Amino acid sequence: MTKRGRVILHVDMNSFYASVEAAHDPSLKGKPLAIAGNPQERKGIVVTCSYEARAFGVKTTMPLWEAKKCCPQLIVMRPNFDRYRQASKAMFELLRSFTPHVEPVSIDEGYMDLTEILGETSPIELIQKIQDQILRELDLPCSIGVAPNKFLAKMASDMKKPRGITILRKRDIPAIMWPMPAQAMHGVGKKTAKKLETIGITTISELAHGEDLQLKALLGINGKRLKDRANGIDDRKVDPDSIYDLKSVGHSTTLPSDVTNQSELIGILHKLSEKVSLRLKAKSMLGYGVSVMIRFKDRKTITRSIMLKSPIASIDELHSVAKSLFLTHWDGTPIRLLGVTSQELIERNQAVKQLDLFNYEEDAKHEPIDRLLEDIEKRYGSGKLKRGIQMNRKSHKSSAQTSFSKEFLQDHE
DNA sequence: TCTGGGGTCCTAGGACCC
DNA sequence: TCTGGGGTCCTAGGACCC
Repeated sequence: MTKRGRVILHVDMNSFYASVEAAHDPSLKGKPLAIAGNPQERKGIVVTCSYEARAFGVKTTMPLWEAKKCCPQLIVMRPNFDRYRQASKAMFELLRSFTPHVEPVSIDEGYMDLTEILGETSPIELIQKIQDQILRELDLPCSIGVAPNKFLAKMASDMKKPRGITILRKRDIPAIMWPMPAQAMHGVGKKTAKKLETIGITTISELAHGEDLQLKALLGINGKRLKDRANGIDDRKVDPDSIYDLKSVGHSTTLPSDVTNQSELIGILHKLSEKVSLRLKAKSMLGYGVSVMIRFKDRKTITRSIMLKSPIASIDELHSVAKSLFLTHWDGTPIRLLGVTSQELIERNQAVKQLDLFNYEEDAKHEPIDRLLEDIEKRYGSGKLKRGIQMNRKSHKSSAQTSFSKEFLQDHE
């Protein structure tokens, strides 16, 4: 008897934010609903919309004014992220009641590996049960893809929306997946599709039969990977622990209008640093890397980052580094968006162990914050940077006595 | 009347070391 | 009397996804 391959599910919630709102307020059901930011704050784009709204041509990332042009009766709501996180948690708990082999990939989708719990039985009844239970208990619709690996399961869940169940077997690939445009593949976006076109590849079939060397020259190692996927090859495991190795934590904000005032910008960096710090601390993590994102008036965006000798997580440290990076690279022109990200993360207890390996005496001589500012100084040399660093030192010291936000405002007038 | 915010992974070039 | 080659670290940016 031949052993059956894996049975992998991709569970994809349908228009998740909109569905959560409709579950919370059933009077919204059946109506064209969009979740969007505030246009007054230049955040007026559609984040998610109901299928009723999609029928009018409303799409994700569409500016709100355009969405209303498509659908004048569109109901618009601001996002309630806490509500979505709560619904997401309930959804994954429900999935885990079937098997521990559940890997969340985002707030509204995840993979399951049913191979073990199924044995030789057919998956369809169980899958139907999962879908029904999510709908009955949480009042939320989802589409489920079933396949021998993650990639095919993901492709399958996309094929019937909303509320579909799609089984994609290896032998179905030529008839079902190959005729699709290359860009329909998860992992092939606009740019890659355009590149593929230059070597005459427009369908998944053509990608599946592409020339190895040509694909490598065009896309690097991604070329081989995409060709494998097009042939239905994907060995990635379903990893329930993947959510625990977080790589970065960041916050960014588009400003209601462009800002040129330095103290105001530094105040915004402080707020962002505070959010990042709170989340790092909630996860008991520290970061070696800090990066600042700056989007200018013309939407040109740059990032500037630095690696520190010791990891940090406090507001003051994050803010100091972010401020130094910012002041070093900002040319004084109007700014549309600012972001602060902590990366190269490490767990707090691990960080303590690492510190023990270094010379303790030497470390104790310096305040951590002074040391990391020295890092920046060394990296960029003196010159125009010097001013930023000295301002940092000053604001750091004074922040010990009075409120930090008042201090930097004074320091940077 | 334009175009959010949260991430991951990959590439490329320079510095530096052996 | 002319400049190897591999490896690693760091930084910046791009592509993609939800």
